[in-house]
Amino acid sequence: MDMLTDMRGKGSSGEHGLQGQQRVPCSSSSPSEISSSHQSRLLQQLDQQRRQGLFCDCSVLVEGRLFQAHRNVLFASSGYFRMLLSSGAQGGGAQPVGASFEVFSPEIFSVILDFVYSGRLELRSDNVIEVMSAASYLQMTDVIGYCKGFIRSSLDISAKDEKEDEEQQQQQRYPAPSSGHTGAPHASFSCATSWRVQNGSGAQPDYRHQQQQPKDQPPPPSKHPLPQEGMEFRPGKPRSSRQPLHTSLGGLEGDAAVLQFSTGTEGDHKGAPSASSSSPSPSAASSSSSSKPKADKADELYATLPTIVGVVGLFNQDECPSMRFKCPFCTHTVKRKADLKRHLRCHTGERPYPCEACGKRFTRLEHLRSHFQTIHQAQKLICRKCKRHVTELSGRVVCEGTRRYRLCNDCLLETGCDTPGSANHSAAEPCFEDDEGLSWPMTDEDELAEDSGADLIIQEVEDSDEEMDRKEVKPVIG
DNA sequence: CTGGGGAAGGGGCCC
DNA sequence: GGGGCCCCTTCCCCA
Repeated sequence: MDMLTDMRGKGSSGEHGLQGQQRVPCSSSSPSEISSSHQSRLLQQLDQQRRQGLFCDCSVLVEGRLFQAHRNVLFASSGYFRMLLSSGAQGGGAQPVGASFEVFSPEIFSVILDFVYSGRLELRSDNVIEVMSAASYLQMTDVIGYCKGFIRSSLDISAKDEKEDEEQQQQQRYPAPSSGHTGAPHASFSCATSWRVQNGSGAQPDYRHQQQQPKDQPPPPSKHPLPQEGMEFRPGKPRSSRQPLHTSLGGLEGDAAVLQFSTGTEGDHKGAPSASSSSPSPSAASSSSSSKPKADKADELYATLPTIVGVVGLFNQDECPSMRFKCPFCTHTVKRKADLKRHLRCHTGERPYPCEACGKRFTRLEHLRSHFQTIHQAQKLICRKCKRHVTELSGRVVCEGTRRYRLCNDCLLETGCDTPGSANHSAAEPCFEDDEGLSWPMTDEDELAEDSGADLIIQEVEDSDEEMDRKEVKPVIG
């Protein structure tokens, strides 16, 4: 219903074809009920008109399949169409307009169009990724939010199932007293279950609270820790320059290029944008699409993504169109698939590189290496206290927990730590000598790294939910 | 409360 | 495509 509100707010000309509809004063119902039922009826009317092809003034071509729709409705529900139709409206906009997509399949667009006209989103495990990708492309934040909620719920329930399995196994081994909490059965659904997300008040889950974004604004460009709970949420600054510039239109005035995208299933134009402008065609690069519902690993996600292609359409003659890979979860685009894979980790929360010394985990090997060298190896030849440059002779490495840093001899004397390794940890703490003859306090974490001494051991581990729970993570900051 | 510095995280790009 | 380097931004801690 926001859409209708939006349409009113935009002062749209509103050729809805609702002939005979009149405002009828009704004293028996509350204003909100009237409004709700009116909006519902209006939406039904529009949907009916769309299905009958009545008053449709916009054609959308998706991989050869034609969809009829109303310009006003598309304008009100999609940032993409808003941008597209705004530019068209300036030139008059009386004649029918059209848009062509090959970024997503007709089936996916049909799901989205049904949502636009009915408020019901048919999400399934086998289409959620593609729907989200398409919604991201079309800048429909509501749909993205629903998809995220769907994925999150899938993972929550999977995690709960796993946890329950574990608990059951533990109970079999260590039967709990019957007085304890029995654990209320939770609603569970299979990943193959089809979801219907009601856009509005209803019994279905509403995930809009997870994606509260002002209308008419693109989704935040970064850091949506999608599927996993407990990841830190760091909204990035909006970067309008990273918004994909979509162009595509027939019947629209202007010099915009027509871009076509492929889902990768059709080899003819696989990933290669065909532009009506004289822009060169970048080499095709795309992966095949086969959606999987559980996308908690960057690799998995990456492998299951629909072809993430996009072309940043450039109208500036000085610049050449460049092939970009678009993240399905945000507006970020990258030049290389490998970079996209790396980027996806910031959405999945996957941290495959744990530090052997402190257990902290990192998304990238280089970050782990940098962390280890800085924190645990005290590689910086700088006195931490006075910031002066120190050498092996003029300074010593001291340790504080698993942290190590250097102090110059003067600062060592000031702090009363004239022997390396004795600073800031009590004599009662067990220590061990490393290869450099430095004493380390022995902790559980250090025991893990004892075999390796101070050497960095790169260990790629499974980033399971269990481990995510074990490690210290910061709560999601909505 | 504020500013500075260190650590972490992410992007671009080269090898 | 992976590894790595560089750069920049953000976060966090501390004085």
